[in-house]
Amino acid sequence: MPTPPDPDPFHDHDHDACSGAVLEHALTRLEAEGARLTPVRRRTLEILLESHRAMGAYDVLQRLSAEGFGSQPPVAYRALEFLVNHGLVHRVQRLNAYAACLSPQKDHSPVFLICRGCDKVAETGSSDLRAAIGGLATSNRFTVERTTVEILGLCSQCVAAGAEARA
Amino acid sequence: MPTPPDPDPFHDHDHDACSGAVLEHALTRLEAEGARLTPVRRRTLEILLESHRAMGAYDVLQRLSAEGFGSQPPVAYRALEFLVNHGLVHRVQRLNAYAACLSPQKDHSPVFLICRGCDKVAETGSSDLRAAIGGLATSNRFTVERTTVEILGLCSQCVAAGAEARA
DNA sequence: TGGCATAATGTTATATCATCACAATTAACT
DNA sequence: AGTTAATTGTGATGATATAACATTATGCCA
Repeated sequence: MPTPPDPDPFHDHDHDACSGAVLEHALTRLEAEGARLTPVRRRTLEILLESHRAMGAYDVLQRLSAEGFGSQPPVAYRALEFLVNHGLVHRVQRLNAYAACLSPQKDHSPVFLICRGCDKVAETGSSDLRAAIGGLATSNRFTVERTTVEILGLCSQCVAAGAEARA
Repeated sequence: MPTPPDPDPFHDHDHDACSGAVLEHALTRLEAEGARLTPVRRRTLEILLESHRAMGAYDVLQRLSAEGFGSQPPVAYRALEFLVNHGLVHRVQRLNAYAACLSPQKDHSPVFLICRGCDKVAETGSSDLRAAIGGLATSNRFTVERTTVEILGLCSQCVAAGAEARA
Protein backbone atom coordinates (compact mmCIF):
# COMPACT_ATOMS: atom_id res chain seq x y z
CA MET A 1 0.00 0.00 0.00
CA PRO A 2 1.29 3.44 -0.76
CA THR A 3 1.67 5.59 2.27
CA PRO A 4 -0.97 8.29 2.68
CA PRO A 5 -0.44 11.51 0.73
CA ASP A 6 2.67 12.68 2.49
CA PRO A 7 3.32 16.36 2.58
CA ASP A 8 6.37 17.35 0.61
CA PRO A 9 8.81 18.31 3.37
CA PHE A 10 10.58 20.76 1.10
CA HIS A 11 7.54 22.80 0.26
CA ASP A 12 4.61 21.93 2.49
CA HIS A 13 5.90 22.97 5.83
CA ASP A 14 4.29 25.30 8.33
CA HIS A 15 7.44 26.73 9.69
CA ASP A 16 6.17 29.31 12.15
CA ALA A 17 4.06 26.70 13.84
CA CYS A 18 6.91 24.27 14.23
CA SER A 19 9.49 26.82 15.39
CA GLY A 20 7.54 27.83 18.42
CA ALA A 21 6.81 24.27 19.39
CA VAL A 22 10.44 23.27 18.96
CA LEU A 23 11.72 26.09 21.09
CA GLU A 24 9.23 25.35 23.79
CA HIS A 25 10.20 21.74 23.74
CA ALA A 26 13.86 22.61 23.91
CA LEU A 27 13.35 24.42 27.16
CA THR A 28 11.51 21.51 28.70
CA ARG A 29 14.03 18.97 27.63
CA LEU A 30 17.06 20.92 28.71
CA GLU A 31 15.59 21.60 32.10
CA ALA A 32 15.01 17.90 32.55
CA GLU A 33 18.64 17.28 31.69
CA GLY A 34 19.91 19.99 33.96
CA ALA A 35 21.40 21.95 31.09
CA ARG A 36 21.08 25.67 30.58
CA LEU A 37 19.78 27.37 27.47
CA THR A 38 21.87 30.51 27.87
CA PRO A 39 21.36 33.58 25.67
CA VAL A 40 23.95 32.62 23.04
CA ARG A 41 22.66 29.10 22.87
CA ARG A 42 19.09 30.21 22.64
CA ARG A 43 19.81 32.74 19.93
CA THR A 44 21.81 30.16 18.02
CA LEU A 45 18.86 27.80 18.06
CA GLU A 46 16.48 30.59 17.10
CA ILE A 47 18.68 31.68 14.23
CA LEU A 48 18.68 28.16 12.84
CA LEU A 49 14.95 27.85 13.33
CA GLU A 50 14.26 31.21 11.71
CA SER A 51 16.42 30.54 8.71
CA HIS A 52 14.97 27.08 8.36
CA ARG A 53 18.01 26.05 6.46
CA ALA A 54 21.31 24.39 7.05
CA MET A 55 23.77 27.11 8.01
CA GLY A 56 27.53 27.06 8.28
CA ALA A 57 29.10 27.84 11.63
CA TYR A 58 30.53 31.07 10.29
CA ASP A 59 27.14 32.20 9.03
CA VAL A 60 25.71 31.65 12.47
CA LEU A 61 28.69 33.42 13.98
CA GLN A 62 28.11 36.47 11.82
CA ARG A 63 24.53 36.73 13.03
CA LEU A 64 25.53 36.26 16.66
CA SER A 65 28.31 38.78 16.39
CA ALA A 66 25.99 41.34 14.83
CA GLU A 67 23.71 40.94 17.81
CA GLY A 68 26.39 41.70 20.35
CA PHE A 69 27.73 38.27 21.17
CA GLY A 70 31.37 37.34 20.73
CA SER A 71 32.81 37.47 17.27
CA GLN A 72 35.26 34.58 17.29
CA PRO A 73 34.61 31.08 15.92
CA PRO A 74 34.50 29.27 19.26
CA VAL A 75 31.42 31.28 20.18
CA ALA A 76 29.44 29.69 17.39
CA TYR A 77 31.07 26.27 17.55
CA ARG A 78 30.45 25.91 21.25
CA ALA A 79 26.82 26.86 21.04
CA LEU A 80 26.33 24.52 18.10
CA GLU A 81 28.12 21.69 19.83
CA PHE A 82 25.94 22.11 22.88
CA LEU A 83 22.77 22.04 20.81
CA VAL A 84 23.96 19.03 18.83
CA ASN A 85 24.81 17.14 22.00
CA HIS A 86 21.33 17.78 23.30
CA GLY A 87 19.68 16.70 20.09
CA LEU A 88 18.27 20.10 19.25
CA VAL A 89 20.45 20.65 16.22
CA HIS A 90 21.89 18.27 13.69
CA ARG A 91 25.07 18.53 11.76
CA VAL A 92 24.74 17.96 8.04
CA GLN A 93 28.06 16.35 7.25
CA ARG A 94 27.97 16.78 3.53
CA LEU A 95 27.48 20.51 3.83
CA ASN A 96 29.60 21.20 6.88
CA ALA A 97 26.50 22.87 8.17
CA TYR A 98 23.99 22.79 10.98
CA ALA A 99 20.22 22.61 10.98
CA ALA A 100 17.73 22.88 13.82
CA CYS A 101 16.08 19.58 14.56
CA LEU A 102 12.43 19.80 13.67
CA SER A 103 11.21 16.82 15.64
CA PRO A 104 13.19 16.89 18.85
CA GLN A 105 10.46 15.10 20.73
CA LYS A 106 11.24 11.74 19.19
CA ASP A 107 14.37 9.83 19.92
CA HIS A 108 15.22 9.66 16.29
CA SER A 109 17.96 9.00 13.85
CA PRO A 110 17.37 11.80 11.42
CA VAL A 111 17.62 11.48 7.68
CA PHE A 112 18.48 14.47 5.55
CA LEU A 113 17.37 14.95 2.00
CA ILE A 114 19.72 17.43 0.38
CA CYS A 115 18.66 18.98 -2.88
CA ARG A 116 21.60 20.00 -5.00
CA GLY A 117 19.30 22.05 -7.23
CA CYS A 118 18.03 24.54 -4.66
CA ASP A 119 20.38 23.69 -1.78
CA LYS A 120 17.47 23.13 0.55
CA VAL A 121 17.61 20.45 3.18
CA ALA A 122 14.68 18.49 4.54
CA GLU A 123 14.76 16.41 7.68
CA THR A 124 12.80 13.23 7.73
CA GLY A 125 12.99 9.79 9.24
CA SER A 126 11.99 6.21 8.70
CA SER A 127 11.36 3.35 11.01
CA ASP A 128 12.25 0.92 8.21
CA LEU A 129 15.57 2.62 7.93
CA ARG A 130 16.17 2.52 11.66
CA ALA A 131 15.33 -1.16 11.61
CA ALA A 132 17.72 -1.79 8.73
CA ILE A 133 20.50 -0.04 10.60
CA GLY A 134 19.70 -2.05 13.69
CA GLY A 135 19.96 -5.25 11.71
CA LEU A 136 23.21 -4.20 10.17
CA ALA A 137 24.63 -3.40 13.56
CA THR A 138 23.58 -6.74 14.96
CA SER A 139 25.01 -8.77 12.14
CA ASN A 140 28.27 -6.84 12.38
CA ARG A 141 28.37 -6.99 16.18
CA PHE A 142 28.54 -3.23 16.24
CA THR A 143 27.22 -0.99 19.00
CA VAL A 144 25.49 2.02 17.46
CA GLU A 145 25.82 5.41 19.09
CA ARG A 146 25.01 7.87 16.33
CA THR A 147 23.94 7.55 12.75
CA THR A 148 24.39 9.83 9.79
CA VAL A 149 22.06 9.31 6.86
CA GLU A 150 22.17 11.89 4.12
CA ILE A 151 20.61 11.58 0.71
CA LEU A 152 21.82 13.83 -2.04
CA GLY A 153 19.68 14.40 -5.08
CA LEU A 154 16.89 16.55 -6.42
CA CYS A 155 13.63 17.62 -4.84
CA SER A 156 10.46 17.41 -6.89
CA GLN A 157 10.44 21.07 -7.83
CA CYS A 158 13.99 20.99 -9.11
CA VAL A 159 13.26 17.89 -11.14
CA ALA A 160 10.19 19.61 -12.58
CA ALA A 161 12.31 22.68 -13.33
CA GLY A 162 14.55 20.46 -15.39
CA ALA A 163 17.62 20.45 -13.19
CA GLU A 164 18.63 17.09 -14.54
CA ALA A 165 22.26 17.51 -15.39
CA ARG A 166 24.38 15.48 -13.08
CA ALA A 167 27.89 16.78 -12.58
CA MET B 1 15.89 -15.46 12.07
CA PRO B 2 19.45 -14.48 12.78
CA THR B 3 21.58 -14.11 9.72
CA PRO B 4 24.25 -16.76 9.24
CA PRO B 5 27.51 -16.31 11.15
CA ASP B 6 28.71 -13.17 9.45
CA PRO B 7 32.39 -12.47 9.54
CA ASP B 8 33.27 -9.49 11.65
CA PRO B 9 34.27 -6.94 9.04
CA PHE B 10 36.61 -5.22 11.46
CA HIS B 11 38.67 -8.25 12.28
CA ASP B 12 37.94 -11.12 9.91
CA HIS B 13 39.09 -9.66 6.68
CA ASP B 14 41.57 -11.13 4.23
CA HIS B 15 43.01 -7.91 3.06
CA ASP B 16 45.74 -9.05 0.69
CA ALA B 17 43.25 -11.13 -1.21
CA CYS B 18 40.80 -8.29 -1.62
CA SER B 19 43.37 -5.65 -2.54
CA GLY B 20 44.57 -7.46 -5.59
CA ALA B 21 41.08 -8.19 -6.77
CA VAL B 22 40.00 -4.60 -6.27
CA LEU B 23 42.92 -3.20 -8.19
CA GLU B 24 42.38 -5.60 -11.02
CA HIS B 25 38.74 -4.70 -11.14
CA ALA B 26 39.54 -1.00 -11.12
CA LEU B 27 41.55 -1.36 -14.29
CA THR B 28 38.77 -3.19 -16.06
CA ARG B 29 36.11 -0.77 -15.03
CA LEU B 30 38.06 2.34 -15.89
CA GLU B 31 38.96 1.03 -19.29
CA ALA B 32 35.30 0.40 -19.95
CA GLU B 33 34.55 3.98 -19.00
CA GLY B 34 37.37 5.40 -21.07
CA ALA B 35 39.12 6.79 -18.02
CA ARG B 36 42.81 6.51 -17.31
CA LEU B 37 44.37 5.11 -14.18
CA THR B 38 47.48 7.28 -14.32
CA PRO B 39 50.44 6.73 -11.98
CA VAL B 40 49.30 9.21 -9.30
CA ARG B 41 45.79 7.85 -9.38
CA ARG B 42 46.96 4.29 -9.23
CA ARG B 43 49.33 4.94 -6.37
CA THR B 44 46.60 6.82 -4.51
CA LEU B 45 44.32 3.84 -4.79
CA GLU B 46 47.10 1.47 -3.79
CA ILE B 47 48.00 3.57 -0.78
CA LEU B 48 44.42 3.47 0.42
CA LEU B 49 44.20 -0.25 -0.22
CA GLU B 50 47.48 -0.96 1.55
CA SER B 51 46.63 1.09 4.59
CA HIS B 52 43.18 -0.43 4.71
CA ARG B 53 41.99 2.52 6.68
CA ALA B 54 40.31 5.81 6.14
CA MET B 55 43.03 8.34 5.40
CA GLY B 56 42.91 12.11 5.27
CA ALA B 57 43.84 13.83 2.03
CA TYR B 58 46.98 15.25 3.59
CA ASP B 59 48.09 11.80 4.76
CA VAL B 60 47.73 10.52 1.24
CA LEU B 61 49.54 13.58 -0.04
CA GLN B 62 52.47 12.96 2.24
CA ARG B 63 52.86 9.46 0.91
CA LEU B 64 52.56 10.58 -2.69
CA SER B 65 55.01 13.40 -2.20
CA ALA B 66 57.55 11.05 -0.59
CA GLU B 67 57.34 8.88 -3.66
CA GLY B 68 58.17 11.67 -6.04
CA PHE B 69 54.77 12.99 -6.97
CA GLY B 70 53.75 16.58 -6.45
CA SER B 71 53.66 17.95 -2.94
CA GLN B 72 50.74 20.35 -3.08
CA PRO B 73 47.21 19.55 -1.87
CA PRO B 74 45.55 19.54 -5.29
CA VAL B 75 47.65 16.53 -6.23
CA ALA B 76 45.95 14.41 -3.62
CA TYR B 77 42.53 15.99 -3.89
CA ARG B 78 42.38 15.52 -7.63
CA ALA B 79 43.39 11.90 -7.52
CA LEU B 80 40.89 11.25 -4.72
CA GLU B 81 38.13 13.06 -6.53
CA PHE B 82 38.75 11.01 -9.64
CA LEU B 83 38.63 7.76 -7.70
CA VAL B 84 35.51 8.80 -5.83
CA ASN B 85 33.77 9.75 -9.06
CA HIS B 86 34.53 6.34 -10.45
CA GLY B 87 33.33 4.55 -7.37
CA LEU B 88 36.71 3.17 -6.41
CA VAL B 89 37.06 5.22 -3.28
CA HIS B 90 34.51 6.54 -0.81
CA ARG B 91 34.62 9.63 1.25
CA VAL B 92 33.88 9.16 4.93
CA GLN B 93 32.16 12.41 5.76
CA ARG B 94 32.41 12.19 9.49
CA LEU B 95 36.17 11.78 9.37
CA ASN B 96 36.97 14.04 6.44
CA ALA B 97 38.74 11.00 5.11
CA TYR B 98 38.85 8.60 2.21
CA ALA B 99 38.74 4.82 2.07
CA ALA B 100 39.19 2.47 -0.85
CA CYS B 101 35.98 0.78 -1.84
CA LEU B 102 36.23 -2.90 -1.05
CA SER B 103 33.38 -4.10 -3.22
CA PRO B 104 33.56 -1.97 -6.33
CA GLN B 105 31.93 -4.65 -8.41
CA LYS B 106 28.47 -3.99 -7.02
CA ASP B 107 26.53 -0.86 -7.72
CA HIS B 108 26.17 -0.18 -4.08
CA SER B 109 25.33 2.46 -1.56
CA PRO B 110 28.02 1.82 0.98
CA VAL B 111 27.51 1.91 4.70
CA PHE B 112 30.38 2.72 7.00
CA LEU B 113 30.74 1.48 10.53
CA ILE B 114 33.09 3.81 12.35
CA CYS B 115 34.52 2.65 15.64
CA ARG B 116 35.37 5.52 17.91
CA GLY B 117 37.37 3.18 20.14
CA CYS B 118 39.99 2.05 17.64
CA ASP B 119 39.24 4.49 14.81
CA LYS B 120 38.84 1.67 12.35
CA VAL B 121 36.28 1.86 9.61
CA ALA B 122 34.43 -1.03 8.04
CA GLU B 123 32.49 -0.87 4.83
CA THR B 124 29.34 -2.87 4.57
CA GLY B 125 25.96 -2.67 2.92
CA SER B 126 22.40 -3.73 3.27
CA SER B 127 19.64 -4.32 0.80
CA ASP B 128 17.07 -3.60 3.51
CA LEU B 129 18.68 -0.26 4.02
CA ARG B 130 18.75 0.49 0.32
CA ALA B 131 15.09 -0.41 0.17
CA ALA B 132 14.27 1.83 3.10
CA ILE B 133 16.04 4.73 1.45
CA GLY B 134 14.18 4.04 -1.76
CA GLY B 135 10.88 4.15 0.09
CA LEU B 136 11.79 7.35 1.81
CA ALA B 137 12.71 8.94 -1.48
CA THR B 138 9.45 7.88 -3.06
CA SER B 139 7.26 9.16 -0.26
CA ASN B 140 9.14 12.45 -0.29
CA ARG B 141 9.16 12.71 -4.08
CA PHE B 142 12.92 12.94 -3.98
CA THR B 143 15.29 11.78 -6.70
CA VAL B 144 18.27 10.04 -5.12
CA GLU B 145 21.72 10.49 -6.59
CA ARG B 146 24.08 9.61 -3.79
CA THR B 147 23.66 8.37 -0.26
CA THR B 148 25.81 8.72 2.81
CA VAL B 149 25.23 6.28 5.61
CA GLU B 150 27.68 6.30 8.46
CA ILE B 151 27.23 4.61 11.79
CA LEU B 152 29.35 5.74 14.68
CA GLY B 153 29.82 3.50 17.66
CA LEU B 154 31.97 0.71 18.99
CA CYS B 155 33.17 -2.47 17.34
CA SER B 156 32.92 -5.72 19.24
CA GLN B 157 36.54 -5.72 20.35
CA CYS B 158 36.34 -2.23 21.77
CA VAL B 159 33.17 -3.10 23.63
CA ALA B 160 34.89 -6.18 25.02
CA ALA B 161 37.86 -4.07 25.99
CA GLY B 162 35.54 -1.93 28.04
CA ALA B 163 35.58 1.24 25.96
CA GLU B 164 32.15 2.12 27.20
CA ALA B 165 32.48 5.72 28.20
CA ARG B 166 30.52 7.89 25.87
CA ALA B 167 31.80 11.43 25.55
C1' DT C 1 25.85 37.23 52.42
C1' DG C 2 30.53 36.00 51.20
C1' DG C 3 33.46 32.67 49.34
C1' DC C 4 34.32 28.74 46.64
C1' DA C 5 33.88 25.68 42.68
C1' DT C 6 32.09 25.10 38.27
C1' DA C 7 30.35 26.40 34.01
C1' DA C 8 30.12 29.56 30.34
C1' DT C 9 31.95 33.20 27.49
C1' DG C 10 35.38 35.88 25.10
C1' DT C 11 39.81 36.49 22.70
C1' DT C 12 44.20 35.38 20.32
C1' DA C 13 46.35 32.27 17.81
C1' DT C 14 46.70 28.30 15.10
C1' DA C 15 45.47 23.84 13.16
C1' DT C 16 43.13 21.34 9.60
C1' DC C 17 40.75 20.68 5.35
C1' DA C 18 39.90 22.21 0.61
C1' DT C 19 39.98 25.01 -3.69
C1' DC C 20 41.48 28.72 -7.11
C1' DA C 21 44.28 30.16 -10.80
C1' DC C 22 47.65 29.48 -13.88
C1' DA C 23 51.89 27.37 -15.86
C1' DA C 24 54.09 23.19 -17.56
C1' DT C 25 53.72 18.73 -19.18
C1' DT C 26 51.84 14.66 -21.22
C1' DA C 27 48.63 11.89 -24.06
C1' DA C 28 45.55 11.22 -27.96
C1' DC C 29 44.47 11.99 -32.46
C1' DT C 30 44.97 13.72 -36.81
C1' DA D 1 54.99 17.00 -36.46
C1' DG D 2 50.94 19.82 -35.05
C1' DT D 3 46.88 20.60 -32.54
C1' DT D 4 43.82 19.81 -28.81
C1' DA D 5 42.44 18.14 -24.51
C1' DA D 6 43.64 15.98 -20.29
C1' DT D 7 46.63 15.76 -16.62
C1' DT D 8 49.99 17.30 -13.36
C1' DG D 9 52.56 20.71 -10.73
C1' DT D 10 52.94 24.97 -7.93
C1' DG D 11 51.93 29.15 -5.19
C1' DA D 12 48.43 31.39 -3.01
C1' DT D 13 44.30 31.56 -0.59
C1' DG D 14 39.79 30.22 1.22
C1' DA D 15 36.91 27.68 4.45
C1' DT D 16 36.24 25.02 8.48
C1' DA D 17 37.50 23.93 13.17
C1' DT D 18 40.07 23.74 17.59
C1' DA D 19 43.71 24.86 21.34
C1' DA D 20 44.89 27.59 25.09
C1' DC D 21 44.02 30.70 28.39
C1' DA D 22 41.93 34.91 30.63
C1' DT D 23 37.51 36.72 32.28
C1' DT D 24 32.95 36.65 33.83
C1' DA D 25 28.74 34.62 35.33
C1' DT D 26 26.26 31.01 38.01
C1' DG D 27 25.11 27.74 41.67
C1' DC D 28 25.93 26.21 46.02
C1' DC D 29 26.45 26.21 50.78
C1' DA D 30 28.91 27.35 55.05
